[in-house]
Amino acid sequence: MDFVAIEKKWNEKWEKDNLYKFDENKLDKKFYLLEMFSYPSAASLHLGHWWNFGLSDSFGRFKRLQGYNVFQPMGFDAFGLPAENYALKTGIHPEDSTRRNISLMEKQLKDLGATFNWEYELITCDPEYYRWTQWIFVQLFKKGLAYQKEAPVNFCPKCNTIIANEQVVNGHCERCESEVQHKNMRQWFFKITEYADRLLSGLDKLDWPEKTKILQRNWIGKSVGAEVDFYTEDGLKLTVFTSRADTLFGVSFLVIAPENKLTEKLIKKENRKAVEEYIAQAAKKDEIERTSTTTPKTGVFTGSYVINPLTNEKVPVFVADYVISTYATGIVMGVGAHDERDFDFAKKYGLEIRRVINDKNGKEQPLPFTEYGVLCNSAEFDGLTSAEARTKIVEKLEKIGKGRFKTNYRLRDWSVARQRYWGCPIPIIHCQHCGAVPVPEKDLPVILPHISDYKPEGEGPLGKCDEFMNTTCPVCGRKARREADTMDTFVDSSFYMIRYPESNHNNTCLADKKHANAMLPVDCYVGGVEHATGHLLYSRFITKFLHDLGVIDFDEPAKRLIHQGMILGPDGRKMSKRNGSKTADDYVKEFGSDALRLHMMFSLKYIEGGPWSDDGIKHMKAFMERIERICTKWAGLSGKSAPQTKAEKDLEFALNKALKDVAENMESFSFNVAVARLMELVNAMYKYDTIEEKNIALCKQTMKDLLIMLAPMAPHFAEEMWESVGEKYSIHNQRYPQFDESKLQQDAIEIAVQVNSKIVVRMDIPTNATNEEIVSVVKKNEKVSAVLAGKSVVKEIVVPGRIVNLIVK
RNA sequence: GCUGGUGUGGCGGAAUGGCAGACGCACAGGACUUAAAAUCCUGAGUUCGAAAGGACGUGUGGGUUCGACUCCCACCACCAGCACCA
Repeated sequence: MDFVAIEKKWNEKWEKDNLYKFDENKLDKKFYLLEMFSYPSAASLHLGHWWNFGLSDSFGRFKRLQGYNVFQPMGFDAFGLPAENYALKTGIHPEDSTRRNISLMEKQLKDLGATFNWEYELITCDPEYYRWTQWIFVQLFKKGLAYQKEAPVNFCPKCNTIIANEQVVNGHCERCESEVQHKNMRQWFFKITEYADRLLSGLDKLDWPEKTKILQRNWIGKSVGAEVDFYTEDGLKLTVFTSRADTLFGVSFLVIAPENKLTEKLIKKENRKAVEEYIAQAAKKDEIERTSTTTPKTGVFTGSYVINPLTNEKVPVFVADYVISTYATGIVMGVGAHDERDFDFAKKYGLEIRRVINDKNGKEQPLPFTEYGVLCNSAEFDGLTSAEARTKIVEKLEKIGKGRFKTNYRLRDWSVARQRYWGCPIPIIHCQHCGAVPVPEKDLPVILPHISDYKPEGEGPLGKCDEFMNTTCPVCGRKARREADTMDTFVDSSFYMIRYPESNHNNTCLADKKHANAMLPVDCYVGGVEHATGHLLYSRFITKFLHDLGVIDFDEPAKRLIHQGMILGPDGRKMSKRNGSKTADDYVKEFGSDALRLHMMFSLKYIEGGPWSDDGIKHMKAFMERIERICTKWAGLSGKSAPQTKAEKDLEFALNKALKDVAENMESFSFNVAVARLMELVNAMYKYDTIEEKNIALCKQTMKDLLIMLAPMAPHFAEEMWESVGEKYSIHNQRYPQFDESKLQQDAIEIAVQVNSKIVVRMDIPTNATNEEIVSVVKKNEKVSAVLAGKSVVKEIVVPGRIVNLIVK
């Protein structure tokens, strides 16, 4: 069969017939399947795209066969740095290269033969799309959840922009790998921390991989504890956060971060020189050096002392760069007796350690976890568990106004401004009289101007375009300037799944509430695990926000989440141009897209991925040809059906087993097993084919069902065969057949016979035999009776259809 | 360091606590062919044995169980995430 030719033929016909059109009138059976959209790149589709889009499409096709009205939209995450960097290199405007890449990619995605609903296509750089990106910004701003503050930011000197914490990898820019600098700049943030608790609790009800939930939980990093106020002699308040208030009795020093605003006020005259030197040195260190667990902890005494509110003891205050200024209060209490870090620090600077224990080598160690809380010499707290002591201590502090219960999160607010051109403009107008004012909704979208000088110079390039920048204040009408920064592309992608169903509706709202509620959340979202603490967290946040606004009734974007594994180069490393000798296109030309798809499904686990190998791709072609031969032969059969035979029952069994298992394995994305089950069925068909007189009705039924099961995996080939065996177009509109439980019951089944759990013999036992009958038959077996000779059976264990185990003495 | 995950033939990988290695690749043998390819059939965990048959086998060591790849404990290796979060 000429696979390439039939693929072309059917792709054209399917497109002409709009075969996979989403039916807006059947929303009760809708199934929203979404594959994370991609960045429009200039390179042609690589194997990874096929792996992601092609295989999740097979899942969608399977759901279609099950009778679902599958909604599988496709679009492009079109703003972002690559287009801009490419533009700086080549002089081609980002808009032009992006548009060109999109049309190239659309064509190739169509060649996949996937069932995408192109009429709902979204492109994030279209004004009609980013109108809503801006609308969301304005709503966040109005609720106080989008705000500006001077903050230390990660600045990439090469990309010339601020980047999010999530985009910093080991202190380096995720994209260009240059070392990230830390600057204080006035920045736009989204207050995602406001939703920290709900982002955490919402995870429980989601059908998401446990791994991803853990990643998000750790990222949010909830820590329940208390704040405790320590005062200096001068009356300066230093508030610390601790999750172990029960160790307050053991505090022997306080440590403050160098960047903390209060630090300066703590430095005494005679300590000034040493402290300033220390701070200057700390400022030079990069993030890795400061936050590595292996870096020895250093600090310097400020000269100030504070009073422990519980014991009234006087303890010294140190500055140390291991304290993170942005977490909690940026001040930590040191308890040498309890914490290994504090223990080392106390040793180093000769500070008090209340109590130590000796480990098995006689070395001094801080107290183990279980002995927390034992240090107080106060009858009031004696005998309590550490948890009880914690509560009681904080309650006492609350009474005297020097402490309170407090929960902190590791999660920081989302830094969303970028000093780059190719992004969604921030819809804010800065007025000297009115401050930062949101652009009125009727004036959205704020169109990104088509400018030629988009070179980044540390400030938004839009700032150089007066036509864009100069405007009037919507509140007072005086002259004002627009915000020059654009938004992080993760803002664009944080709500696209909500926008898709509306994208071809001419509505004037982000989402028609009734329609959105019927279409969403996404039933199955497929994408890489690398987005666990980025996109997947942001989109949950924005969904919750839109829910609170009343735009939608659901508050999670996707019910079920599947991560594909990554497909690696043959050397086991990340796929690159260097190690991928052939492109997807080469394989399609040589073997056809169905063979490529089948090979990908069969040769690796979808959830785990692994190194790409093309060994066996030609056998997928052979597998299809094997199906073609048997189907062509069986389609031509005619005459009388043969009577019931064992062989016929075997074939019926094989068919129904396949129907059952293929469905189960497709549902769980175990594509490799699903294909294996089909191969078993084909093997069974060949076995049955050796019989002279066949049950023709059964042959034809088996053949048809086989092709339907194959349709999601090899859509073009299955359609071609469907036609050639004389069935009506299209196979993709058929229903996945139900399996017949009764056909899975065999008359006799082979069981293993064990004596003392050791297999002695295997024998066929009638399925309907009782346990007693089975045991009696088994005991009569020659080999079994030989082993049993002279011994008495003390116990008989019968697992029907599986095993008989005779325990003897 | 902490938190997860993974560990099964030469390879990709199967296996609701019940016959480990399904299905396939690579390999070997056979049929067809002048021959090759394709196709069809057969074999194959390792090891001892001519064979019948035996022993050992799911990272290592224990445990629970009539029975463990599967459950529990400890350890080892690799991978990923977080990386002084008080």
